[in-house]
Amino acid sequence: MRIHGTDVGQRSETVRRANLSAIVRGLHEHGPMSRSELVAATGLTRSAIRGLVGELAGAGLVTEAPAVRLGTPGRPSPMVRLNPHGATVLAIEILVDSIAAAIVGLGGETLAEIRVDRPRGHLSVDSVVADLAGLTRELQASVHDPLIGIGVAVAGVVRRSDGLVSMAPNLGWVDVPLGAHLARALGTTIPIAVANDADLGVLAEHRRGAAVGVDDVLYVSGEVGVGGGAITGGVPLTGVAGYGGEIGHMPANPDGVACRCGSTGCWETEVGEGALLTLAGLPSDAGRDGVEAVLRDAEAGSPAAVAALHHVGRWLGIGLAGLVNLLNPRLVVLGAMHGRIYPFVRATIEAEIATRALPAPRAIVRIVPASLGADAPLLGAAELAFEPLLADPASRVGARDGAIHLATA
Amino acid sequence: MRIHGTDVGQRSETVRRANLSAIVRGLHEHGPMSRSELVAATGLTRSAIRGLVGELAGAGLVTEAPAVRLGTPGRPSPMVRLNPHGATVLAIEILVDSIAAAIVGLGGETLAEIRVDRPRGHLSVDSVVADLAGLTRELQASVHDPLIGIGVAVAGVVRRSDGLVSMAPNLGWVDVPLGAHLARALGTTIPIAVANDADLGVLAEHRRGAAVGVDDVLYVSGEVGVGGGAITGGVPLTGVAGYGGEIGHMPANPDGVACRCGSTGCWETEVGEGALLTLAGLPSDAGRDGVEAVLRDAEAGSPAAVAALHHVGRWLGIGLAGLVNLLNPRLVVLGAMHGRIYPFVRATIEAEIATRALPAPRAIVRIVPASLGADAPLLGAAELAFEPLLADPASRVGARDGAIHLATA
DNA sequence: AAGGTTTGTGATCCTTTCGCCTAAATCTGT
DNA sequence: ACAGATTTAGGCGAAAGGATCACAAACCTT
Repeated sequence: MRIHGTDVGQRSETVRRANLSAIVRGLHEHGPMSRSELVAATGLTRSAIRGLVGELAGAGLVTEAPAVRLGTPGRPSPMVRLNPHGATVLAIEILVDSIAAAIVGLGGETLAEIRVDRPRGHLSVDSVVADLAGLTRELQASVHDPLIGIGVAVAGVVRRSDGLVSMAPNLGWVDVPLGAHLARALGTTIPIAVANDADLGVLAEHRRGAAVGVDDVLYVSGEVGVGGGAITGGVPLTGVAGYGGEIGHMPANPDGVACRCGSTGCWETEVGEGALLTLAGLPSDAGRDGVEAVLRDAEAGSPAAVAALHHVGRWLGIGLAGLVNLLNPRLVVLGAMHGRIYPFVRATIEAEIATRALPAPRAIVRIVPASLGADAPLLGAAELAFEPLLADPASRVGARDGAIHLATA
Repeated sequence: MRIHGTDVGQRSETVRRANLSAIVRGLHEHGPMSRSELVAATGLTRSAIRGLVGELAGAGLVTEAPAVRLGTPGRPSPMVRLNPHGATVLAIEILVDSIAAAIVGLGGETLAEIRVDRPRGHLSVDSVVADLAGLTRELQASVHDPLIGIGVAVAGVVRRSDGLVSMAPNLGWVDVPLGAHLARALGTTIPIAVANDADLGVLAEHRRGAAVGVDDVLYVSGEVGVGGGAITGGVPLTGVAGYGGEIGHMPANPDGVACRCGSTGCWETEVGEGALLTLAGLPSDAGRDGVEAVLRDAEAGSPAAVAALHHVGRWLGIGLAGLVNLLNPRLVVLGAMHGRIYPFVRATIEAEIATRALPAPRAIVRIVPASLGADAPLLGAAELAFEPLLADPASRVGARDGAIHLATA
């Protein structure tokens, strides 16, 4: 029998691990801090902080700037900052119309990034993986820091344990073992974590964007499909296998149209890009430019464009009302297309929520557009890849100079 | 600046706290264990377990039975069990047609319980609170163990921080400070935690019922209204204020009928008790007896009853499909009326889920009826009240003989 | 230049668990 | 029945880690 919980069998070593984690995570999320600020933030003593920071510095994960005079009395405290070159991750994003790769340093600094637009349509897994391997080689030519993990954002339903893409309707993928494919193409044994793009988008907005400091966040991102991610109590809502957050395929309109997923009346069919474009009289694959056209037409007074926006806004409000009732978030972040159209549909959304959400959660929630733009899933992928290090920096401490590189083959 | 996380500023004392918590929580959730089993379960050494268990025994929280011979070689290990009289909680349940109170001992044993049926209808807060105080006095006459907390389950939307019942449509309550009312009526300063009945139902099913060992559970409980609760990653989904889990008021049918909450087409209006009864041709307030009548009629072949069940089953399936896509649970537990009708609507539910849920999460999820019956929220209220002790037994250790009693006034 | 304030440094102490040894209790095989 | 194997309890010293405390250093204010 195994007792089940977060803190089973703690020992003194665990304490050090946890304290190192608190320091590294604090610096990663809040940026550089002085040693005395670390003392205040963690509640540890100066002696303890000194020892822990010293250990991290010895491992190359942090650097200490000599001092900084800031006009207050007392001896100035040296600034501690994470060393972006002490540990890096490779972040990869696979969207319907573009792929991207970046190398991100500890602390969140992007050291190198490449994005390549691709034509929409069903893309073979092999060609995408090959292209990503090419991008990665380019990035690796300019950055030579130790790589500790790889994070992948993909617009599909992903099993976290092994990176199986169960379904990515907009890519035409079914049961693709993406994690294994990438490992082979990159010739590496570095851990690869694959996740849904919206799940990573909310992670990025939570760490670096519009939801910093907010522990209960719902993120809705309308691309070709409609993705969603949630953070509840500060913890990403993944579900048992990582499939969680698929709000685009919640039944919304029983009389609705067929969805790519095989069901009918999914929320995505009412609030997705295709719905907006079709209702506005444009081809459903007009893409981002089409959306911009709809917005211009609406400003110019086009009835079809206004009606299309109203339709999407109304269904957005209906769906959000239910999600607000279910998840009781502090903040709803609208990403991608939904962030773009938000100024145009704000009143419609709010009217529906005022009607359909319960008074109590409704009074708490705020709706804001995303602040990170198209890079959110990419940054989230980096955060995902950093997570093991943040949770246990001790695993790297002592493993000094463990510069791992991808095979150049 | 305060670093934000679960494990900030750990020290040796924290380790002891965590280890005591692991032991008490393990015994509370899994029942009595021998000392050697505790060693295996926690990964701690015998020496450590001896010291920790000894401390708990000294505080009266656990008892050690001399030994137990179990047919295996080796020196037998004494059984460690929680002492139900070492710490107790008062659990209270406020449903639409009944109120109940119980005193539950550490480990989960119910030491005393009273349930009183009440006529349905709008109930004054004062009368309910007065009746509960009476029940509590009765219970306290027979049990005199130290009381460490009070948990309250109420069929409404509850703010966790202070026990404000924002809305309980089926009780006719709006913005009732129930926690404060109860504290006054019981004349106590013991912490009172109030929560939604379905949120506590899933907690109980997770600890003692159909969802033991399952960390991603969705619970749907159809009473007069439709309540819901979820556990994700082992953690109850409360949302930022505790309002989370209100699945009964997710918009389901935009063309639907008016709901008690003020919206229209809420899921509750399609799958609640009222919907089933009305469709079957019975008065909507026929209650549990009415539901039984519908089931009897359906077995006898009544077309109206069969159609009513089919309708509820179909909408149950539609809603569950969306929730499965969103939350990716391992298990869906159907409580109260939904558990009762499950055998009759199982095929209908499964057909809708097969159509509307995404293949990946659908392949994982199982649907089962609840196993605790009507007492689930009451047991959950007890679990809620025990939570502080389970999280930090050290706070009681040393506070020996801190038998706190309610004022008898 | 003197005093106050804050922080770094280092030695020592306290807490908690681990490791090891011996004793005890039980089962198994002869 | 008795010896050996197995498993666990009990107790003592070791190890690890942070807390405490005293002192020195660096800065600001007057």
